[in-house]
Amino acid sequence: MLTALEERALHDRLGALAPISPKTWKAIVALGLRMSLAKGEYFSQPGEKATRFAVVISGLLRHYYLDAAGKESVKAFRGPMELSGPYAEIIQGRPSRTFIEALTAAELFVFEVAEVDTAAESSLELQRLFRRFVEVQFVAKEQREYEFLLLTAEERYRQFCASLPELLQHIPQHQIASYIGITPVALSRIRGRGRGRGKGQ
Amino acid sequence: MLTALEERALHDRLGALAPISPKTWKAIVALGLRMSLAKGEYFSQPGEKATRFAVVISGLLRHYYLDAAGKESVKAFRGPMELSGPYAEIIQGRPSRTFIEALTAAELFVFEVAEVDTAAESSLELQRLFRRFVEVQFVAKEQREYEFLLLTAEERYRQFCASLPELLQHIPQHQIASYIGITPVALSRIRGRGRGRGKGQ
DNA sequence: GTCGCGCGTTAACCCGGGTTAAGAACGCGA
DNA sequence: TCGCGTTCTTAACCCGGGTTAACGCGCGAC
Repeated sequence: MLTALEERALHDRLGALAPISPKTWKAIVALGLRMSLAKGEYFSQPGEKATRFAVVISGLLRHYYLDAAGKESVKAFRGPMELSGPYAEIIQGRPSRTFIEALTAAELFVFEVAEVDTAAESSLELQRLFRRFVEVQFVAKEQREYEFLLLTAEERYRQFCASLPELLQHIPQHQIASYIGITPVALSRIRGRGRGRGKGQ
Repeated sequence: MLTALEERALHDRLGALAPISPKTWKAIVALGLRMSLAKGEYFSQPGEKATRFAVVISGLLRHYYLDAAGKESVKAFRGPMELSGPYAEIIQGRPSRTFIEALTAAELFVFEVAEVDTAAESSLELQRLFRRFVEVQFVAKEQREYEFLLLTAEERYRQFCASLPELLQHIPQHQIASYIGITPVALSRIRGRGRGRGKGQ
C-alpha cells in the first residue's frame, strides 16, 4: 500500500521512538490501510464512534472542536509523520467530539485500534512503540497547558511562530488565532503591534 | 514496604488499567520504595534531574510551575492512587521544571524510571500497564486543553466544583484560582456573582 | 492575651481581548 | 470582466479579568 519511499520514512520515524524488528515492521505495514483525502474532506467527525487513527504520510490536517454557538476551536495541526485521529476519545471508548479536516490534499496510513490492540497483545515491541507514541502526545499537551497557564496571548503567538514556522505560510490566520485561544481580530492587533517596532512579516 | 491494605488498593487500581499476573505484581512491588512527606515538603523540584515518579498512597500533592516573576501556576492536584512526578520531563530526559509539594502529610510509593524501564524491557504486561498509565495522563491533559479553549473562567470553576468536589474543602482558593488560570481576586468575584443568585457555598 | 500572617473579600482603576461593523486586497468561477 | 466569498485589517465600544490596596477574619506562636 505504501511506496518504498514512504515506507522508509515511516520506518525511520517509528524507529526513532522505539526499536522495531523486521517481524514487527511487517505486522505494522500489514495492519495499515492507505487513504487519500481531498482538501476539505474529513478523516473523522463527532458522532462517529472513534475507532481509527492514522499517521499522516503527506499533507496537513487540522483537529478542532465546534461549540454550541458554532465557534471552532483548533486543537492541533498535524503534518507528515505525525499522528492524527480522535485519540483521547478512542482511549476512552467514547464517541468522537473532534473534527479532523484535511487543509490540503493528504495521504494517510490508517489503523483500526482494535486490530492494532489485538496485535499488541502478543508483541512487546508494539506495546512499547504504542507507549512511546502516547508519551509524545502527552508531552505536547502538557506543553500546551504550560503555555495557556503562563503566557499571554502575544507570547503564545510568538512561541507559535518560533516553533512551527512552516505552518505560517500554509494556514489562514484565523485558524492560528483559534489555536492559541484568541479571536482573529485580536491576533491581527497583536501582529500590528509587532509590526510597528521593526519585526517585519 | 506497603501494608497489605495498601498493596491491595494499589493492585486494584493498576489492575483496572490492565491485567497483571502475580509474577508482574511481585516485580512492581519490589521496584517501588515507600516514602513519607510531611506537609509542605517537596517530592520534586526544578533543577533536579527528573528520574522518579510515584503513586500517591495517601495525602494530597500539588504540581505547579513558578515563573520568573514569582507567580505560581498550578498544573494538577493529585490524591490517593494517582500518579505524581515530573512525568513530561522524565519522558523528555530533561531537568524538571515543576514543583511537587505535599499539601498534607503524604505517603508515596516511588519508582526510578530507569529501573522500571529496564524491567519493562522483558515484560509485555509492564509495557502495557505503562502505556495505559500514560494514556490516562494524556486524556486528562486533553480535557484541560478543551476547557481552556472553550470555557470561560466561570465555567471552568463550575466544572472544577462539579468534577473535584472533594478538593474544595481541602485546598485554599487561591490555588484553585491558579489551577483554572485566573487570579484569586477574580475567583472571589466569580463566587460572589454565584452567591447572589441562590447557589450557596 | 496579642501580635503577626495567610487567607478571602471588596472596591477602584486599568487594559487586553471580545464584539460588531466596515472596508481593502485577493482569488476564483461564471 | 464582473461578482462573490474569504481573509485580513482597522476602528469603536464593551466587559471580564488583572492589579493594587484596604479591611476583616481565624489561627498559631509567643
